[in-house]
Amino acid sequence: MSDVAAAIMDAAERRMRRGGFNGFSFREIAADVGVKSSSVHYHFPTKEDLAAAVIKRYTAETAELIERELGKESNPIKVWVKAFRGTLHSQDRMCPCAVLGASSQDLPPEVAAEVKRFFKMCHDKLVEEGLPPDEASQLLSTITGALVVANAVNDFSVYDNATREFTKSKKPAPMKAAARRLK
Amino acid sequence: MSDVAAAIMDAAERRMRRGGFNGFSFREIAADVGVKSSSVHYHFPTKEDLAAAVIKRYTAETAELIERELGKESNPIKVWVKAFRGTLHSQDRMCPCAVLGASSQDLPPEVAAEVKRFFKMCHDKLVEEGLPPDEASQLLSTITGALVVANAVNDFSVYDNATREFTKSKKPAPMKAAARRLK
DNA sequence: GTCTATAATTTGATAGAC
DNA sequence: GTCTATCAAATTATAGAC
Repeated sequence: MSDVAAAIMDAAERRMRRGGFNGFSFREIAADVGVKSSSVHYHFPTKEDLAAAVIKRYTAETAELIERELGKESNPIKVWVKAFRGTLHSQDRMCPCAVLGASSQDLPPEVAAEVKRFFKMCHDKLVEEGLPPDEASQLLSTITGALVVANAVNDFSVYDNATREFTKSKKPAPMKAAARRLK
Repeated sequence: MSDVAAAIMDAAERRMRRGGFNGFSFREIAADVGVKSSSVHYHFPTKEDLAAAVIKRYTAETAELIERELGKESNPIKVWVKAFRGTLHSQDRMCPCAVLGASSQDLPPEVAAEVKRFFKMCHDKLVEEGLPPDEASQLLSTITGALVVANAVNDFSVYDNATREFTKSKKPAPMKAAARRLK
């Protein structure tokens, strides 16, 4: 992938994190990158293509981040809480899948499919780490919702308050996950 | 408020639940109601006015619903889980504040303020019902996120799975709340 | 690969008749 | 209160020169 294409995806991701699919335009992206909107269309023919590519990349990056952190911290719950917390470092760093997922019924098919894949990947990995399916759904919902509520009230400490119970490490890391990482 | 104004708000709310603030237009609302877009502007001068009025009404209706249900079910946690679940009865019934809250940084000021008020109202009531502040944040985050995730994967059973632990009634209703309702 | 130019449509909003 | 008519701007997308 060319540097320009990557820069376009970076700019699109930044704006999608704030306003979702309808929260950015080709002209804005072009201005961010320093090209013309027709050049953006050259790399990504339609808006649907661009948004889907951004979410696909985000999903892969998230999966890699999780794998990396699992090497340092044995409790998978803490890893996920911290990973989602990382999306809140600045005001325009919402998880793009939380933003798009909230209006999923209104998204172009390819984009909705990528967002769906993101959440399925998260749930699959949590189960793989040893969490029962319902517990995985609960954790995923809590950290996603904590992002939304914290964003809405513009107070990011809400995220920490909402997830505090998970990070108390009242329970050890599930056996299965620990065993898997030790090979 | 006139019948037309109410019908406009109904149509706007229905579309906002799907696509958020940028997910509807004055012309669409007008067509839904059976008037012209200039008539919509007569009742709500700007789009910001309309969206803010919709959220303000939604917040009041939610507060009333909660109060009503607390008279039937003594466990406030179950009441809130059920109330948010009710927004998922059909595909275009997301909680509008979950949708707008996810892109709160990109909303007109008045709309963002109303969404903020909604979540503060929820948290305030939960604390009033006897939940510790952190637990209130956790519950609110979980049910909000469960809506988002269920919407994104287009499988509403995710909501029930994610909130199951809350509805097990492993703990009795907080004393304070029970006492309050008994006057 | 990037540009200029433009098509075709939609948007929020206003003026003024009735 | 609702309408017709319209404006000014923005939108996604394409054609074709370089």
